[in-house]
Amino acid sequence: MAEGSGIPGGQDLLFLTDDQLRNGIEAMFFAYRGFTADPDRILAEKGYGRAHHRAIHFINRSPGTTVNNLLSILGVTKQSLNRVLRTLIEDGLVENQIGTRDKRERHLFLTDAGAALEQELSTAQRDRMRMAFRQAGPEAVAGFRHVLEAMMDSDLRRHYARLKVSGR
Amino acid sequence: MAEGSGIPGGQDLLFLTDDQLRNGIEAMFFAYRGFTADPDRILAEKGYGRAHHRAIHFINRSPGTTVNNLLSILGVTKQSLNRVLRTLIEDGLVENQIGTRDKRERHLFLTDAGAALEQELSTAQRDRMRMAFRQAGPEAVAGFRHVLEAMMDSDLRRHYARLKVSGR
DNA sequence: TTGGAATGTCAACAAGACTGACATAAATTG
DNA sequence: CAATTTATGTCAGTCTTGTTGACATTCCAA
Repeated sequence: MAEGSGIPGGQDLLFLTDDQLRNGIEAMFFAYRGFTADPDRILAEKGYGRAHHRAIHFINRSPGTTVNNLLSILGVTKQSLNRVLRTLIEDGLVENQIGTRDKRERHLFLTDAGAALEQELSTAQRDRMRMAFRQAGPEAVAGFRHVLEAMMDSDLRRHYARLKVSGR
Repeated sequence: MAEGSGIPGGQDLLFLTDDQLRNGIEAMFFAYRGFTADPDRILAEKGYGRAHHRAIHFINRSPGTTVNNLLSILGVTKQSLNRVLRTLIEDGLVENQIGTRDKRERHLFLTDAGAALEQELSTAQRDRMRMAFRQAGPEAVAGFRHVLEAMMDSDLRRHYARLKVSGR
């Protein structure tokens, strides 16, 4: 009796019970809090919030990206992103270069100070991720990634996949 | 040559490179958006937000829970939670019973209407989780959960573990 | 060349988090 | 019993981050 239930299907579907699914939902909720906790602390000290972190992260990942590209990754309105970018530019963490080919576009880059903050934030976040990965082991990490990818909306999965390739 | 790098250590630690960790970070970011997208749509229609969803979810999970217990699970201030609870009580989704043993405590329950909304929200969220779980398979799901548990802060892990046991 | 699309800015507003101060009632402790 | 602590609720004010709406500029294509 390898099967866990009497329901037909030829394979064990016990991992799809409502209990298991709700358990996964609660795991996501609690884990995301841990995921953001360390950067949040650093950001709060400097008077920034998660929105600033997100902008800094993705500008670092794609230097010279345009505002529009950032908008589609972050999924917020341009007005909301603009407020965040303005403070980062004023504070000298982000640089804003008017496009040469298309002068409507603004290309975004981190300054040295911006790169330093990015480093500080991502180090903190990676440290936690590293601990979790090490504790869980490589097979678990593969499963973790597989489930998360399947959970994304398809347009975001495209962004994710593009970044994944460009990272190596 | 099963090893992926020349770094000594007796095991393959390639899954702990900065690239892999950053990849995990971005996976969390994009997946969490998918995770909340469906409930967010339903909530917006009814004039509620994620804060209401969280309260409803955990009241449903632990009927009769006190305000204080909810506070420590949600990690917000009582003023913030109170605003949400007040609207839910006014709208007849949550009921507030003064404790019999300790009359200072308020025990929280979902009304029938509250339970109906909870059902609608959790069904939507479970549907997505089910699709992701099914696509990834049982081993991946175990890994997913393992990594997420390792990522939680210890106090939240305690809450998570208690709910996990009580769910079965 | 003119109209539409893309981009960015300003202003106003709302949700939901926060702090601080204070009130009330009940339980606990000395 | 008096004093203190605990649990809860409320008022007021602030901050971040999201939203719409209106509008200016720039580019491109019909």
